[in-house]
Amino acid sequence: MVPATAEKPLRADARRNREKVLAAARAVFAEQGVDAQMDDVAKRADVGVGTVYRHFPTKDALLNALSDELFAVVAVYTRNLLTVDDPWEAFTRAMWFAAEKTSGDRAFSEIMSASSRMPPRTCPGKEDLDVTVAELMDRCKAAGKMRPDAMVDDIGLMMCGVGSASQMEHPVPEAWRRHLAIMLDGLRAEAASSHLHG
Amino acid sequence: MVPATAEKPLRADARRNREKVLAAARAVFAEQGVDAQMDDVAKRADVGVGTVYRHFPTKDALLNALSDELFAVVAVYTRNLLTVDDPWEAFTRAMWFAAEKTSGDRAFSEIMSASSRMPPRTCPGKEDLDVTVAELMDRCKAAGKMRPDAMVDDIGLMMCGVGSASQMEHPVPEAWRRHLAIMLDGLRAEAASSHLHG
Amino acid sequence: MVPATAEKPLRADARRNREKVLAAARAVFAEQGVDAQMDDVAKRADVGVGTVYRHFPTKDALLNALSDELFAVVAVYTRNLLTVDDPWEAFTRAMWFAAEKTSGDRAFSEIMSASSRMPPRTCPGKEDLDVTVAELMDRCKAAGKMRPDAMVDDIGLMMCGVGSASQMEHPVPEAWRRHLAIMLDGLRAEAASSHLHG
Amino acid sequence: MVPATAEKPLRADARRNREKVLAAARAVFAEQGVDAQMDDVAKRADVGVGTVYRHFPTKDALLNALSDELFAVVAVYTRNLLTVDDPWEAFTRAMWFAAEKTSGDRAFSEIMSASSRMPPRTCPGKEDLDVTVAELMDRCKAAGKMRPDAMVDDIGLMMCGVGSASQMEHPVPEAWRRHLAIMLDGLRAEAASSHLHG
DNA sequence: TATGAATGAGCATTCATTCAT
DNA sequence: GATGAATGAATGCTCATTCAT
Repeated sequence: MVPATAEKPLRADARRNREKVLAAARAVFAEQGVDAQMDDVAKRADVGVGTVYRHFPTKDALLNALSDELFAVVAVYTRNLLTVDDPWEAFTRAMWFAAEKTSGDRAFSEIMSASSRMPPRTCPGKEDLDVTVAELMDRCKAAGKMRPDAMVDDIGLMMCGVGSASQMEHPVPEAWRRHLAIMLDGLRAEAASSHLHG
Repeated sequence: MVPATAEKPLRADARRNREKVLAAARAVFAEQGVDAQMDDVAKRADVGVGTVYRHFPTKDALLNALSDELFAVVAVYTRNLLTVDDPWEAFTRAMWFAAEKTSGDRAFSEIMSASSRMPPRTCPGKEDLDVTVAELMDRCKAAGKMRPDAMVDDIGLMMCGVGSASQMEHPVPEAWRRHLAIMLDGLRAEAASSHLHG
Repeated sequence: MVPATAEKPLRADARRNREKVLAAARAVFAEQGVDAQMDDVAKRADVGVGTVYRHFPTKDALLNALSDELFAVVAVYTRNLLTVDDPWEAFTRAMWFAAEKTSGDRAFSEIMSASSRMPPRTCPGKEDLDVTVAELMDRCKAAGKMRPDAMVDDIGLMMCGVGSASQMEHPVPEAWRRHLAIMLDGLRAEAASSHLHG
Repeated sequence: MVPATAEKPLRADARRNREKVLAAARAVFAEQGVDAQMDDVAKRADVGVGTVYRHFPTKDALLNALSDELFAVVAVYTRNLLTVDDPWEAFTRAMWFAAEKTSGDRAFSEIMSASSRMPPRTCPGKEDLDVTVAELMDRCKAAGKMRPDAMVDDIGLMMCGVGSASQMEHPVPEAWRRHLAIMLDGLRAEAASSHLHG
């Protein structure tokens, strides 16, 4: 009996192809941004374009799968941080992990920035991540480590910003680390010089 | 006495059209990003495409003119802030002004993010701005208001990040203000929890 | 009393402009062929495009004026050759003159080749030239110097061919001279190895 | 045994389409010259433009393919003439064949005339043809049938001239035959009235 | 009348998506 | 299912011609 998931299980080779396509897409879109071509994804995956389209009906679907996957990975990692005692350490480790995954991925921040122009899309990883991050933030606030006016949604902004900025030229390599460090310092309870807008 | 610039003055109507094109381009690219079409710019400016191309030989040239202009505006505003006594106030007012101009401009952060993939382009406004911002930062540091490890280039990152993030959905309107406020707090001398990377 | 030509006499400066435009067009089209741009003609003539269009309502009209002029020059030169005693010498001198004018003029043979696709156009110079050349050829034939089956129209072909071929690469500079020499030899009475087709 | 060419063999339908495109391009460019549009080629071939571009990446590439093909056809035909005993007959049959292929092809002579303005392009057919024609010419000269000062390159000039001139109006249909006949007569040993220039 | 800015149809080329093999 | 050839709407840019200054 097959597992009762909605999706029918793929044949072994089909699943393999799906993974090859995803991996290729990850690489290609990370390098070239959302304007990369489907043909290039196919070439990188060493399959025909038709195969790409068999697994992902449109380019948007593929892009979405990619960001879903990224959210899922970060969500899992972050969920595990719930076991870390020090709330601030747990929170920052989540941020560094997310930023590490995001920086250098040209497509990801492009997609995030475009989110306000897209029909809103549910993505389990994102939802899960938001819940977990909210929990981590609450713990930080409770411990007096984080400014109480910070919101989960602010984190999305920050990560989007880091991703986008990581594409810029900067004399220091991996300068996104500086960017993130500054923002994390700005989130500390002691840092709050006034109440956040809105 | 008029400044002896190299460019010959445009005919009155030509200058008017040039302004119309610039304004239209500003609006169209801000709304739709760099992928907006030249035809749309022309339509918005209520001129033929040919007119757009007469003033700006390529789409890139138009985009460059737009960002040059933005830099110039910010540079002028910022330069005037050198007369403000309180260095931190001067610096933050510059940042709020820049972010105000940048947020909501889809194309601008797209261009900035792409800067590492473009042939580097001199832009007087940017250079001037960098000099002025460096000066403002030095004053802040000298007054013990800003973390000493902050660099001018970090500001570019931050502004790019704000611009890009300002496109995201957020329950609070103009949430970029929250984003910026957090970053400015992170730049304060007291905020520095460790030395910045690199 | 003004001469009773159809055209109203141009004001002195207008005539001067017309000449400037013609000279510029001659140079530009000779160099770049019929695809050269009207703007380039205007720039070379140091007038605005509008002025070019005032004198020649369309690009085709300008091109036609150019070829008319060429025909006229050649026609005049050729007509003067009617006084030369030796018919073959008269004929060949006409050919060399025409080829000299034609070779190196990219546009001219392009126009000639296109003649079958254009509405036929009367051109006094061409008609005059044809008459004179026919006369020169008849004399040659009467003197037994030219093959009797040669026709005036063949000469047009030959000149067009020379002009076109003169644009090709060839190890010998001005190789069109070789081309023409061969053709002239082929026109001699002794050369005819069989009767020409048609 | 199939020849081991570098290109992987095309799928049957792709090859068929490639041929359709080439045939259509041949017709369209022959009729309308190099300024004919890619869309018209596609329409004539009854395929989408994309298909034309799949097989030929640019218009120039298509044009080149066309002239390469023409050279190849003529080269093969000419090479076979090496077995003909009478050298003059062999040579003239080659010329008539080449002119037959060339005349009426508007694009071909346009391309040839433009050759001095193009980056020189190797074309196996052309090189092969030149070698064979040189051989045929040498035999003619050795047999005292051709003027010794004729060069292979002169033949290119002549063919270009024939092609170009064949587009002109002329009372006799296929008047290029007259043009060619005259030139061939001019190449005969007996015709040489003086040494060719250069 | 001269100027050159404005116009916009026209054209080469690209790329997401479809579909015959 | 996989393949990659075919499709054609979309897009940046050109240039003959017009017309406001």
